[in-house]
Amino acid sequence: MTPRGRTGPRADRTDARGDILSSARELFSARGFRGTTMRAVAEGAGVDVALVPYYFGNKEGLFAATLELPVDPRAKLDAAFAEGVDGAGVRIARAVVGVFDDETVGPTMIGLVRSAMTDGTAHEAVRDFLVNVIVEGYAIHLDGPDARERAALAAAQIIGLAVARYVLRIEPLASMSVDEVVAYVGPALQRCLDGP
Amino acid sequence: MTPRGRTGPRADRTDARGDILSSARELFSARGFRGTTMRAVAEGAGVDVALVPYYFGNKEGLFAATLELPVDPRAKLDAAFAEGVDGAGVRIARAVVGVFDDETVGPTMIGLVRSAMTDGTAHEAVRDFLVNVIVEGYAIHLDGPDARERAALAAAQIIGLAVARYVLRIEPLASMSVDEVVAYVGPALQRCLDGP
DNA sequence: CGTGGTTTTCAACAAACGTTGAAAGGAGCG
DNA sequence: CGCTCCTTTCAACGTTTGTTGAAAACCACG
Repeated sequence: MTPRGRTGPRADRTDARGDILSSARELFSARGFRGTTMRAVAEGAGVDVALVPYYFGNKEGLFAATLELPVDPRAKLDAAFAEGVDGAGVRIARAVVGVFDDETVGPTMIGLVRSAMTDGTAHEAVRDFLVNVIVEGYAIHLDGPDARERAALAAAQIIGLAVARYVLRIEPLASMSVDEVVAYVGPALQRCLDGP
Repeated sequence: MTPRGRTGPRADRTDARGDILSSARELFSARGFRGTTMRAVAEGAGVDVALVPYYFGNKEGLFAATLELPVDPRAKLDAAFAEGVDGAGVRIARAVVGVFDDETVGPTMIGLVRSAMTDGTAHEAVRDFLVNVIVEGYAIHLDGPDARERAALAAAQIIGLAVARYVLRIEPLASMSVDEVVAYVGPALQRCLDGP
């Protein structure tokens, strides 16, 4: 019948699945769930559109595969509190900035934050994650009757930092060095943890 | 030819344009720009789809009309600083929470925050607005060589509060009363403004 | 009563979307 | 070689999207 183009395995690329995942991470991070099309993901990976549902089932499966966290936030949080509450603010700030500034896992984290605002399904998932993991992770290391409230306040401050510096890129916050950001955010965070 | 339904002006609704705008505000706030369809907006307003581009040109025009701020944030900011820097944190916190908790202008503000995360025209517009109006508005009331840095930090804290309480609805922050939120956020904000 | 302007609906458009089925190329094994 | 399995592409599908053009109803003015 009509002649086909070259199908079958190709020698110039060994990991099509990984390439699709990378392209999807980048696009979901930049345009959110609904703003990202499977065709754009495929084009970014240099493959045909049909290969995307072949590997990931459907668009939601691709999104879920993208959102698998490349770091364990709970472990980082416990490590920051391991040396005591004093100075935990600075250590948490450094851990957060380190993760978001990292060029391999950073885009995924930014995409997670961004998609938490726009998408419906990711909305609940990210909220539950933040409430059960982060806020609780803060609260168990704090004392006082309002530990949860102060933990939520600290979480809000982290969220504000992530949104302002990495999503909205508000100056001069976006152009500061890692050390500068830690120097500003760390003490502010510490005061949230300590309370009045 | 084929019989038409009832066209022309209708007696049961006097302000179709305003109804479309309300429906659009609600949907843009809940689902973002790309997640909102003109058909859903029209259905929410009880109008035919074609009436939306008739009044607003296209989808972007509708979005722009939606984003026209119902409050003047610069005036509120100056008012909070009018009685001096001392206690400005609490007054700013009360003003922000008051606006976002208001049932008429609150959804618009939430929609603005949410749409600031999605890429496109709204992204740049909201970022420029935050940088030029809010951060500058903070900075001119502060002293010291790092006034802009501290202002950006305060802005990040406001953003974190808005995202955590109103978009992600993180507990226990989302269920707190206005006074409780002000009592927690106000002092934290004040420490950002004062510096070390 | 006619005439023009504004508002509203219907119907249809081209484009883009996610998804599917079938075909074809390569690798491994008998 | 023949058979089978995995990978990749093509082509098409049924929807949904934003947008447009024409027709119909109401209103105001002559």
